[in-house]
Amino acid sequence: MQNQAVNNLKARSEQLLRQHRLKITVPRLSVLSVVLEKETATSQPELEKMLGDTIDRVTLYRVLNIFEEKGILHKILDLNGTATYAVCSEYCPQHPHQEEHVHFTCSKCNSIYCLNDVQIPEIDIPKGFKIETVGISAVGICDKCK
Amino acid sequence: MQNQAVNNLKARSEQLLRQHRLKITVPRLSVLSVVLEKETATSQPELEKMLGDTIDRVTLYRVLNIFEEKGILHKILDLNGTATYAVCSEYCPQHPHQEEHVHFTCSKCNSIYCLNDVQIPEIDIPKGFKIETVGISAVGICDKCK
DNA sequence: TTAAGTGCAAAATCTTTGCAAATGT
DNA sequence: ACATTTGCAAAGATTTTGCACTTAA
Repeated sequence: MQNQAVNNLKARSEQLLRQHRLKITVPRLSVLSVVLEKETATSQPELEKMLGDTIDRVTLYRVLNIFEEKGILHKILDLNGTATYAVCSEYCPQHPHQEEHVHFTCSKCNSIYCLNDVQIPEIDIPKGFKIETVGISAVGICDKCK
Repeated sequence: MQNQAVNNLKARSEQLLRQHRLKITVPRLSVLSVVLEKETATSQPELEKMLGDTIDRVTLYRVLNIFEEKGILHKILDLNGTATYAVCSEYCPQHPHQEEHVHFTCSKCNSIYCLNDVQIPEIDIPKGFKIETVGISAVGICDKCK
């Protein structure tokens, strides 16, 4: 039921914070509660709207930054360059951590999905270039919009 | 010789503007002259530095926007989300035009290369998703930095 | 001549910084 | 008790808007 779900969310959030040796604070828990319960990545403006007055805008910046540094969330830039955030899959190394998976952006609803299961193909790069990481961003229509 | 090169650049710029039914103006030519002669994408701040006082910052915004709309330049976000611009390959459709090629960002010098010759592989996307375009962004060390 | 483009001033946003007060451990 | 984290105020940066002047065609 509802209450159980909320508890799980809170427990999971606290666990994440503890795992990364961060203090458990109200703003951090609020951010995690939003990001954890969504299937798609959450943009910073969206977070601001959802959390409203309960959290200062500056604090949000700081919380997101530290979550990214610690490898709790990863930042994805949407088509407009707006930062969006999604939970890192397990064992995401600390910053800098490129997300080695495909991002799918729906051109209708703008949602960004992290497709962890899609295989990233090999890319042949010319001559002198040496690849460290590859990011793939697909744009199209998502499940829900069609 | 130098002069010939500059003339070619100017001729090419004017041709581009004419092709897209844009008036040939000083600011537009300056922007094109910078972007056309570079092998890598040029960031907006870089353009500001290079063009300095010769062009108003607001004009630069407007020139870049219209170039993007018309399909003369395409916008690539670098690792920090800063807009960078590169010439579109021939017959780039008008906006919105995803760049169907691989971008390579050098993590040392931050240069962005458009690798027009690299084949974009097929990606299998789950169930309900329908792909329109795929963008690939490789990060590593470029030719010149190693 | 006149529609399009530019420059300037100013507003609106977005992001960062410094510091005192509050909070978690 | 003490180091961290937060909120607020304020600075800095980026982006947009409005409008009168200039320019290309």
